[in-house]
Amino acid sequence: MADSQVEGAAGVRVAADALRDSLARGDLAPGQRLVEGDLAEMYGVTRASVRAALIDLTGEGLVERIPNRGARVRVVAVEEAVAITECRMVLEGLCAARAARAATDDEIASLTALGDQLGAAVADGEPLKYSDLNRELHRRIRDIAAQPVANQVLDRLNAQLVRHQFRLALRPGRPQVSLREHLAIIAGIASRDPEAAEAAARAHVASVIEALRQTDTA
Amino acid sequence: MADSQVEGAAGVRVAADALRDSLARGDLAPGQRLVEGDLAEMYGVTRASVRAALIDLTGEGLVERIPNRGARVRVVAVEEAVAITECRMVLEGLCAARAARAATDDEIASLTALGDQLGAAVADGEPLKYSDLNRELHRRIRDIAAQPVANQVLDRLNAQLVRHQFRLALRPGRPQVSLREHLAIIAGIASRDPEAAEAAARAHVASVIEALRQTDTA
DNA sequence: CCAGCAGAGATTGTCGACAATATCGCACAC
DNA sequence: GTGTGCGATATTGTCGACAATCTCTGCTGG
Repeated sequence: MADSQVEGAAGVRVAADALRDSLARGDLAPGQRLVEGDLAEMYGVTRASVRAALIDLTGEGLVERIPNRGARVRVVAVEEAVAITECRMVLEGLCAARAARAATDDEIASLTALGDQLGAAVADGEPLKYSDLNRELHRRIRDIAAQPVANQVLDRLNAQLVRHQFRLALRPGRPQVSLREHLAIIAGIASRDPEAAEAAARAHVASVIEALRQTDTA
Repeated sequence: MADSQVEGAAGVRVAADALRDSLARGDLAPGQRLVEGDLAEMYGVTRASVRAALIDLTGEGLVERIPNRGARVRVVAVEEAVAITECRMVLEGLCAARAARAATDDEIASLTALGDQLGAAVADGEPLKYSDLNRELHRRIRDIAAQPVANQVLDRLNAQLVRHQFRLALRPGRPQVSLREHLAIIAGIASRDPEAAEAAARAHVASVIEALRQTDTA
């Protein structure tokens, strides 16, 4: 979505990318005020550029803008994170089903290999590597599904969850549960069974919702 | 999403609302160029306001903006309309399932009454009234589902489909098919059967996809 | 006759300054 | 001591002008 190759300054792009990065990395605390003037000086662009970038990010649901009162980092309550993940559930289900229909032999082989790597990462107790492979798997499935609209919506939704995903990643025992679910999704796609793939994907995200709810009290 | 109560001028709001209206009513042809200066003069606001509004609408997927080359009304090909509707399918399914869980007796009675009205509209051959009731039904279900994220995403997706929905509404024989599907959704919710409601909602939107594909050649 | 190039016009991107609005602290009245 | 109104400050919204970029037209050369 965000074009990458930039040669000229393109103030608004600089500001938007910098902000997006800061948000994705969690450098900015949720609820923190985003003062146009400060950001402009910080990133070396004009206020107009920062302004445009903020409007842009507001559209992506990353920042909240109140008229005449400025912008702040949008804070997503656990409750809303659950709602977002519910939507992810059905959309990832859609992608899994489509992937089961569209996958080539090569792609299935690649997914299966990825599943093996996932298993190895869990066995070796490498949660960080597992997390990376996890993302890779989801991305791969969505690529195979070739559903640009669903992909775009999922990107938007995921971007709003960075903070919660972070908290989720370090829950002990989670990888073991997650692994089984992931393998089920891969199996569904590999056997070209759209309904099984969709059901597995939904079951997986449903378990994420359950875990999310538990972080509420934890 | 768009705040409604406005008293002052608030240039950007004026511009954004005016543009949104024009797009929703189909006054602007798809692909038409949107020149900032012209729009500014047309709506009596400054170019900066128009600019902000255009960035806003770009985020909503209504306008396409190419750096240094300006904005134009986004044209959604039938192919993309199908992709959008696929996403609608699973999201409306989610809402229907949630509605089946959450509906109160009063809400079910209200839905049933709406179903009767729909049947009457078809029997009387009033496609316009049917279309209105149709929208009302979908809105009502989403209200009951109380899933703000899904609602927001659906609003965005629907806004991108105005042109295609228009073409779809006047297909002869469509109301008869559509009515049965709608009644099935209502029945699923009324019997508080989430799976039936979801299946019915998905079947309904799936038939919309089918109809959409046929307009491609028609 | 067609390809390539240069210039003019149009349009977007950027900038700095000004106006409008909200927030906060303080004095004052009760 | 508490609540209310006023003024100072900070921040956003708006404006007009300038710079950068793109598009289109017409000309030149092969």
